[in-house]
Amino acid sequence: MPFEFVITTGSPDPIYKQVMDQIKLGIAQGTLEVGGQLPPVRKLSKDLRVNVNTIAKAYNELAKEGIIVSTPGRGAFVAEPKQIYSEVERKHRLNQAIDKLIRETITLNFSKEEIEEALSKRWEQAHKPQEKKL
Amino acid sequence: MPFEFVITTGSPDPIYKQVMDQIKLGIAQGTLEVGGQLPPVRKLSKDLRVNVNTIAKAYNELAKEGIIVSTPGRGAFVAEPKQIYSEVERKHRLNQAIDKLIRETITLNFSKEEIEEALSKRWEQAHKPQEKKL
Amino acid sequence: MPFEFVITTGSPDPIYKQVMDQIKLGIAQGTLEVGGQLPPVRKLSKDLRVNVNTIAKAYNELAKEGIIVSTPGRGAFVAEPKQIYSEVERKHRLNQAIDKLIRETITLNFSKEEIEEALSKRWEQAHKPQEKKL
Amino acid sequence: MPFEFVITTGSPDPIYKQVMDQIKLGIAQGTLEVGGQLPPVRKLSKDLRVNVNTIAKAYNELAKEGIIVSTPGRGAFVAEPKQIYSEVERKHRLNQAIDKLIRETITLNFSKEEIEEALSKRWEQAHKPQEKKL
DNA sequence: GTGGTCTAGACCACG
DNA sequence: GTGGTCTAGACCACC
Repeated sequence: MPFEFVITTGSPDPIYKQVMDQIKLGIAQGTLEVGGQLPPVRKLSKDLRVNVNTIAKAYNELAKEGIIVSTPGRGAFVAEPKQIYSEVERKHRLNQAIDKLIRETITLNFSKEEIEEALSKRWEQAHKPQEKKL
Repeated sequence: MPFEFVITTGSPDPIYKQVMDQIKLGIAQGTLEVGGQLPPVRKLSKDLRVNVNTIAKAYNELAKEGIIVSTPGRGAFVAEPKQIYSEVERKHRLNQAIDKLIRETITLNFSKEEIEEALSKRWEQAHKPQEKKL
Repeated sequence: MPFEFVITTGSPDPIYKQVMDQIKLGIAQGTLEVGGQLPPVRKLSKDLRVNVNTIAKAYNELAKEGIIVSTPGRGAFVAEPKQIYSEVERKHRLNQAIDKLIRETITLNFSKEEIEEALSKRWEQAHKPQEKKL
Repeated sequence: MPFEFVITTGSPDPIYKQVMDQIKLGIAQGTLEVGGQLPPVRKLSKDLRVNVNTIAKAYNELAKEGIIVSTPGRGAFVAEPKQIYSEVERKHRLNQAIDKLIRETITLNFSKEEIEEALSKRWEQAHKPQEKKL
């Protein structure tokens, strides 16, 4: 099987988004190579025990973000990385995500240094190349 | 009136959450003192031009999280800060939030340094005592 | 009724895209004002005799393109115009659309001048402000 | 071999259409002469590394549009150019295509002049006799 | 009332 | 076989 991940149902963020994020992560880690084919929607749908349309939606969104290119009849493939968002939009999105982090953790009473340290550690781990499974 | 803030229409997250966040922030910044009274739901509802139920929900959730105590007829007050999560749970939640940040921004292709810098900036901005009482 | 348009079923491009394009046009023409509310999905769904999800998809896409902002419980509204795409992406999209035009009309044997003249005429017509119906 | 072209994987439009377009273009450019023979489906299929059925479909559609004539056993040939649409139909189709261009690009906020310039450039590029035989 | 998500199942275009 | 679209109907969160 190409690559693995799990879906947490009943999570705050929707299934299709979880799928998207996992695929993005897979690409960043090199588990999914540029130009490589993604698992067919029907297969992934079965593996994750999720409706086909939900997977299709995830692929669709990823395609619109320019991260994958998917053509009917051929399959979906990891696209060449390119920047589709304007500089301000890109920074806007980063800030949005960061603000969310701050909001979510503000009541946990961590110091800025603690958060930075944790970020650093998790960052390395997320970007550490995995052994290729594809 | 104790403190002010605005609701930004056209925000991705729901109004009641914005209210919650602003109150949490107020507490973190000291604008809202421990033991101090929160504005009555009806008043806040009017000031923010938001449905009463929405404010009520926000207070309700804050009470559930132990951040405020609200007794019918008397009003809502900022609670004594107490740690409701165990040490491991606290760290776990931080890591969860950080991982989400990483997954969501991974395709924006920011360097770790850029993210740290943005985090630092947004952090200061969120925690700096507000003269303009956002 | 807020504003009107028709859906051509059995057309090469899908319904949700037709809806998107018509709304974009409405905004450009001023029929739909910035900050103004779009017809509720269920209503539009009824008016156009199209499934609710199809309309929801259109709204969803428009929201992702930053053209409208839609929040559950409140409705969908025309967003402040802003540029979310990078300069290269913006030009890329224009060129894609133009190439499609050329491809589609190449067998019709029009001269470049004829196309340019027609473009000019239709352009004026598309951007001519309509009387507001909203 | 009469003329060459490439199929770009990762394109929004289907392969068979790309083939059609390239052939139309070849005719418009004079690379393919009226009465001249098109490459046999099997050969083209091999050259482009594309399924035979896909090429067959392209030829089939072109034949339907009266652009080529293909007789089983003898091969396919570039047809005499003839105008199959009435004058009004021809203009109608042009306008349709132009309106679609306008609707699709309206939110990209290009001026009419920018679009005209881009059209001019892409037009030249499409119709300029190809030395590199795209 | 609002929009968002998910499921089920159908059909289509494409290779 | 591949992904894309549409429908029907359900449930949810939010206001």
